[in-house]
Amino acid sequence: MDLVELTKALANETRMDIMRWLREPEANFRPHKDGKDFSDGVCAQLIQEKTGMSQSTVSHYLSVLQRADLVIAERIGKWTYYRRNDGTIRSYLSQLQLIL
Amino acid sequence: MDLVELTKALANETRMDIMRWLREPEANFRPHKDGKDFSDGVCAQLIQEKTGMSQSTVSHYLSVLQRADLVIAERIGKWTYYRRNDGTIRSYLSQLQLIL
DNA sequence: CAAACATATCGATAAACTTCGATTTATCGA
DNA sequence: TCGATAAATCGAAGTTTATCGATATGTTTG
Repeated sequence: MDLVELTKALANETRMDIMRWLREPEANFRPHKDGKDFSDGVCAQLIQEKTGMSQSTVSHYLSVLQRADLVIAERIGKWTYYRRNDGTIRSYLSQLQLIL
Repeated sequence: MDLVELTKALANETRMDIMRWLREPEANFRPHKDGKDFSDGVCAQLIQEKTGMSQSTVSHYLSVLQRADLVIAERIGKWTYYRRNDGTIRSYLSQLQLIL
């Protein structure tokens, strides 16, 4: 994914928020209902709840971030957990520094 | 201008190109017709010529970058010269690093 | 002042994005 | 297997962005 596409994925208040929140799940989300920790990420429901937007919108936003490879999605049982993809993020930031 | 607005200003292939080109005007643009150097920036015409897009589109893009404070525009005679605004760019990059 | 030139603005159309509710798909538990 | 739950996909509306050609504004020069 190229620089501009990644930038487009981040060019939205809610998606930027999600990326920020995922830096520190413990600080930004309530615990999972089943008590599971955040080692695999944060489930879509918690993220949706925090945004206050509709389930379908947030699911769509998460898919945008995932297509951009900015987050990694992992389905476990009926939940899908999302976490940051630090590799992509680092390479995005360094590419951006090269041209900006 | 906040992080997301700046990101939107950059979320376009041509505008990103312009920001990149302006890093090194000597390497990316032919000389000004009147022989003027690039110390005040690059005139709109040279930028338009390089993009290959219409005059109105490029003028509009430059105004987007200017509104975002990513470039500084200076009118001298009938020409408008554009150059990068390093202050905004640096602060944008460091904000982005804080949240990404 | 008029013509020529550089840039900005206007008006329009097409494409993309935002956002929702409804539906579908997948999985779990009784 | 059926009902509940989580997430994804679909279809649609309203908004924003991309892009152009035409026109307007400002500046220089004959």
